Amino acid sequence: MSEFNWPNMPTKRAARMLLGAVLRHETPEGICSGRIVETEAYLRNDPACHASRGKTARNASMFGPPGHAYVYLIYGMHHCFNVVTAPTGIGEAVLIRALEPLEGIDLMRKRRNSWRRQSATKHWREQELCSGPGKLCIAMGLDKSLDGFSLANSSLQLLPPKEAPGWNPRRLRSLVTTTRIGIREAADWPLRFYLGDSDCISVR
DNA sequence: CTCTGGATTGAC
DNA sequence: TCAATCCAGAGG
Repeated sequence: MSEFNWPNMPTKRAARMLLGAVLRHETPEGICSGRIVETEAYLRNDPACHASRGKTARNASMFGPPGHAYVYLIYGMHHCFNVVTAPTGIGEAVLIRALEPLEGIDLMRKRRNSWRRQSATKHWREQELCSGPGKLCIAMGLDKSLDGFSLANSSLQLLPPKEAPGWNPRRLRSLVTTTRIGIREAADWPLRFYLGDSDCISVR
């Protein structure tokens, strides 16, 4: 995570720099990892940001040290995973919206299947295992127990693009900037970023 | 306390 | 188009 100097990096730029980075999670079930291909920035003074109305029990980790996780439950059933960015005391973060699976693809399929109510197993194409913020949390085994967790020196790791195997920096030429998904306020702010050459994006 | 709605997903 | 399913946050 050495490449990321969170306190000195504006969150909007951090959201772009996270494209190509690899998120890796070790659990007793096994190891899963994936390359980040879609992000959204959530800023101070941003009405769509959970932290915009001050510190509360839910968003406390957003105000904590950068380089940690902010994980919360949405719609009563899905988790969303964020990387905390701004210095301690300022509530900003980057939502991770999609990954390209790298390690533990069978475990991802198993988790996606066991999460479903239906008994019949479905065969997931690799591209759809982590193509959304809720999906990637299921596939990677991420939940609220990781809220506030450090992304360095732990079972949860974030490898910068340069340190991640198989990264081709030319992919950044396909970078697309759009408005964020699923929010009502500040709906026209261009704070969503994705690699247009990826087939794992949540929404085109 | 009660009530409302959400940074989603997948089935209908 | 809509239900599933929980809980933070707001209001009384």
